[in-house]
Order: sequence, then C-alpha cells, then structure tokens
Amino acid sequence: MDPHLLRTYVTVARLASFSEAARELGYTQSAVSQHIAALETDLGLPLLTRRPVAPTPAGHRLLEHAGALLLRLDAARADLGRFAAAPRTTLTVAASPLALHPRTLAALPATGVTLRGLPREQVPEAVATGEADAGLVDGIAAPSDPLRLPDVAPLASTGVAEEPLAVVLPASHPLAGRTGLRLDDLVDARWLDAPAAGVPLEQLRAVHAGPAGRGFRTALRYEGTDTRTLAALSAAGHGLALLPLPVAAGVHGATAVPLVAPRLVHRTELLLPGPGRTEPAGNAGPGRTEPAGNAGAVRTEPAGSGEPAGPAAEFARRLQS
Amino acid sequence: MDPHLLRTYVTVARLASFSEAARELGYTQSAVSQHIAALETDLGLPLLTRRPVAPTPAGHRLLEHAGALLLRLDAARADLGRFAAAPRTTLTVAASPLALHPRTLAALPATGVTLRGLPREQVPEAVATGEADAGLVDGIAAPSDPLRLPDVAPLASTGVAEEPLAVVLPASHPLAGRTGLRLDDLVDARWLDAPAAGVPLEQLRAVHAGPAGRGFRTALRYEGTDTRTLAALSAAGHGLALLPLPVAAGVHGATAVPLVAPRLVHRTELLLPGPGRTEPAGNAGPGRTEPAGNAGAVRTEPAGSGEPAGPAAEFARRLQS
DNA sequence: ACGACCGCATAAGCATTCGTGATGGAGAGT
DNA sequence: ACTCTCCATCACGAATGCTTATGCGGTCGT
Repeated sequence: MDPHLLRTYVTVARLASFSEAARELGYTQSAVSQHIAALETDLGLPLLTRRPVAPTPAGHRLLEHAGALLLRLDAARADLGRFAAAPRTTLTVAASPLALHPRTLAALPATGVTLRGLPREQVPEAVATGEADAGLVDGIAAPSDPLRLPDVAPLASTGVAEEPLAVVLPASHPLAGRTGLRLDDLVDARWLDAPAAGVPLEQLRAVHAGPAGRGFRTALRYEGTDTRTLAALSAAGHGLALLPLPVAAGVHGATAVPLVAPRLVHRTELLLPGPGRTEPAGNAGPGRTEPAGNAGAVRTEPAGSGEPAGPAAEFARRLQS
Repeated sequence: MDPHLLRTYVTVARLASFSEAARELGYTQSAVSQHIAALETDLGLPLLTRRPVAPTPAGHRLLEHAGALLLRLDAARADLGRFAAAPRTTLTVAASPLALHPRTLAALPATGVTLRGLPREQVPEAVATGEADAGLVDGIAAPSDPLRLPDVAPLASTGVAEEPLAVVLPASHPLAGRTGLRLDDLVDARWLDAPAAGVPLEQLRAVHAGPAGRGFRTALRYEGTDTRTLAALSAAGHGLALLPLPVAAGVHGATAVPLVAPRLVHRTELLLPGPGRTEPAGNAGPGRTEPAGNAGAVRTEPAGSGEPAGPAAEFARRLQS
C-alpha cells in the first residue's frame, strides 16, 4: 500500500485507462500495469475490471480510502513545509460562497490578497494542503456549535459569525405572510438543491432528523453559486431555498421568512492551518462584539514563537476584533 | 514520506532511541538512522534532536500527522481485507465504559462474543482497524445530534440510545435538594475529571461555550472506569460528576439531580465498519421504540449483496429492533 | 582526568526492487 | 478477416534499501 501505488491507482480509476494514467503520471504503461498488479496481489483482491477499466466494489472502497490518505499526506507535507518556508507575504483565502459577508470582507488586507471561491467541502482541503493560507467556511449548526468539518488534517477553527436562517419563498406562496416558519411545516415542500449557492440540504437532513424518513425533496438542482439566480428560481416557484437572513432579505421578487424552529443558525468559521481544533474565543453571536481582552485563543503558530506573524495571522486577528 | 519511514519515525520518537526502535522493527540501527535521515532531507527539516533523542517542534507535528496516517492506512487494509476474508463467526465489540447499558447488553448474541472495554477515543480506531467488528461509543450531544467522532475511516454510525444527564452531588451539598440543575450554576464548581468512567469534561467545555473563559475546574482526576468509585469520590466531596441519569440514580451515598439546561443528553452510538456516516433509522429517543418497518438505513455491506450477514450485522439489527 | 562504553552517523557492498523497452494476446471497430 | 487499441508479461539496466563494518561524540565509572 505504497502511496505511489495508490496514486497511480486513483489516476487509473479516474481516467479509466492504464495508458492514459501512465501518460499523466510520467510512467510507462508497463509500470502502471505492474503497480495495479502489485496492489491487487498485496490486498488479495481484484480492484479493477479491465475492458472496460472500472473499479470493482472493493476498488470503490479503496478509492475512498486512497483519496483521504493522499489528501492527508499532502496536508502533512504542506504543514511541515510551513516550518521551513519563509513567512508568506501574500494571503490566499479559500472561501465557500456564503462565507463571504461584509464582516469577513472587511477584515481582508488591502493588498496582496487572492480570494478563491470553492465548494464547501474543498475549503478545509485547500487550507490543509497549503493551497490557501486561510479558509472561510459556512454551514448550518446549532447556535454556538462548531461546524462539522471533515478533519483532513489538524486545523484550527474559529467562529466568525452567526446569523439567523431564512426561507426564501415566492411572494405568492401561502406561507409568505408568516413572520416565522417552523421547519416541520416545510418538510413536505419542494426545495431547491443548490449545494454551492445555498445552504446544503444534506446538512439540514442531518441536523433535523425528521420523523421517520427523509423529507426535503428536491425540485430543481442549481449548481452555480449565484444567490440572485437562486432567488429568481425560488420566486418562479421552482422550490424553496434556505439562506442566511441578511442574504435572503436582500433578494428581489421573493419573500424571506425567518426560520424559528429548530433553532439553527448560519455559521461562518475561519480555518487556519495549525494544531488541534481550537474553540472560538467566545461565542460568535449575531452582530455580537467579542469581549475585548482575551481574543487570542487561536493557536496558529509553530509552538514556541510568541506572536503569530504573517498575513494570515493578521487577517485572523482583524476578524476577531 | 514513505509510510515505512513514518513508521520507524514514530517508533524512534516513542522509544526515544534509534537502536531500540531498530530492535523493535527488526532492522539494524543503521537502517533506522538512514530512515530518519531520509525523512529529514526530504522535508528539509530536523525532526529529532539526538542525544537526547526527542522530537523537535516540527517533529511533534509530524508525529500527529504520522499517527493519523498510519491509522488510516491500517484502517484501509482492514476494510479491504473484509472483502476477501470469510465472514466472521465470532463478534468482537469495542465499547467505552458508559456505552454498556442494559439495552446494548441485551442485544449481544449469547455466544461467541468478545467484549473489549476501551477508552472513548480508541473505540472508533478499533472498529476502523478491524480489531473489533463493532463499536459502542458514548458521549454528550444535543438531543438526536450525532456524536462528534474522529473520522479515522468511513464508519457507519447509528444512534442506539439517549438518556438525560444528571449531576452527582454529595447528599449534603446545598444544591442536592433541587429537582433540576442548570449547567451555568455549576461552572464554578469543582468537578471530578474522570475521562474513562464519567462523562468527559472536554466535551462539556466544547458544547457549553461558557461566557468568556473556561469553567469546570477539576478537583481530582480519576483514571479508572468504575462508576461506583466515581460516585464514592463525589459523595466524599471531591467534586461533581456528570453521568447518564439511569446510572447516576443507581449510585449509593450520593444524590443525582437531572441536568435541565442546556438541553444535552448522553448518547450512545453503534459503530460499524462501512461506508459513509449513515444517519440513524429514526431518532434514538430515551426509551423510545423505533417505528417498525424501515429500520435498515445502515449500510454495512460491500455494496451489492442484499442482506448484511455475520454476527456484527445481526447485533446491529437486534439493537435497532 | 583518563579510559571504556554506549549510541548515532557514515561508508562500502550486495540483494532486491522498480521502471523501461519489447513482445504477446484479447477485443472492438471497419 | 484485418487492424488497431489496450493491457499483460518478459528481460534487462538502474536505482533503492538493507546489512556489515567503521568512525565519532558524549557519558559514566574509577
């Protein structure tokens, strides 16, 4: 189970071709064939069907493991690299679409910033592998509850903001007049599935373990990241959408009704490479200012140096003040 | 970053000796020395101080990564091994101390069972690496909220039971007469730190992001797993303890007062090797019986075969019925 | 203070592994 | 039926990895 072998395996599986994979990896086709054979004899299982080249059931499982494994490996490399490398002068921030609200934008340095919009799941990866110096992720959680993030590597996470959630409805919708909505009332409704632009329905399903079986049927799937499009879709009756209240309130042609039960919030967290999941330096309440004085609970530094340095640390500090 | 090199690195770090590590690994001292040198030149960093042999700061970080990596590697091996191996006939269950209540015990098959008590963190590892066929973990969570478990490997988790929490107090304690306690009232109290026997205080601190700073000071640390000892300590005034209500109510010489705020429960989950975090087949309410019919939301099988087989699957089925 | 010892680093030699190039065989398309 | 594509296999050269042997720095004992 050499990482090398795993790397070629995932490549072969992705390209569904030995020779293509060989080209991409800079090997000969023969080497690739031997790699796969080595893996298969090592595990005692066929991993790929040839002609066509496709993973067997066992191969699929190996793909999951291999992906995570290689990711962690890259993360370790990047993490250790930070010890040797000169402190960065530019700042690359990876952010999921809804993690970019005024507060986070205001904390960005004026120059030398690269902002990279990524799907939600890829933000932790980007920070872990060093593609980004910091990350901003959003998601649903109970108030002052940290987000459930895949732990690809030890990352320090800090709560940045929490906002109420709101359901976006067509103005003509029977429930549009309400001042607050319960999720229970909406289980049977049609929802827009917009994993990138909106709030992920899977998270809703997970948090709201509905009575016996899954609700939240999806009507239309939108794969873009534009909130206005999402609102337009919702206004046109293609389904409901769930957005942070400040965002939902700003859309035209649709009504935003706050979600009052269950008590869930839209939460944004800052991710920094570093050891251990650090708890926020206080609750990240809606619009609440942190108690001054002890804002420095996030450990970002290679253990020993006193003050965190570099643009990423600076960004973190400004976000928390 | 060959896993081989990592393996020798962690061994050297653990034993604080090149030659000892060489002996344990079946290598010569020279080979070990070369392994470490290879790692250090590869990463461009010193990882160990010699004389005495101890990890550098960077080395410590590598240890964290390496541990997780090797664990995942073993987990992948074990997981893939399940495809080839003959279905098991015996059942090994890893369980944290408080995960063993009557309901789980009743679901165990009559014969061929090995029950292995482990500290909380090690249960997922044991299931992932195949040391155990199934796992039972407990912890604190919001009602019907899945536990936050380290994802060493894709494990399917199912809620098994949830019980209210109770604070164990000496009978003479001023608050002993109450019918319910709020956690806020107890932040400044002295607590027993009993990570194995009781409910872990770290989880409490994490869940209850207290106002500005950490409460829950620990008075005495108990490293055993016996609940009666814990109760005796609490009764003797060494500190408060938090236990599941059914357990807390059974102790002698102390009083158990239910925790009413925040709304937290003691939750037990079943862990099975398998893909993806599967949500429970319904809420695991206190004493609540599952709605019959669709109890099979846990996928445990190598994708394709119809019904899960083997003692572990049988155990899972009996737990959910 | 000196010497023996312990423990890690380095050097040279040898076996194994790994990747390349060439060749063989099985399907799919024309 | 032929050819083309694609993967498997074989044989060889290069490189890697482990071992034995030796060197060096520090520690402990007398």
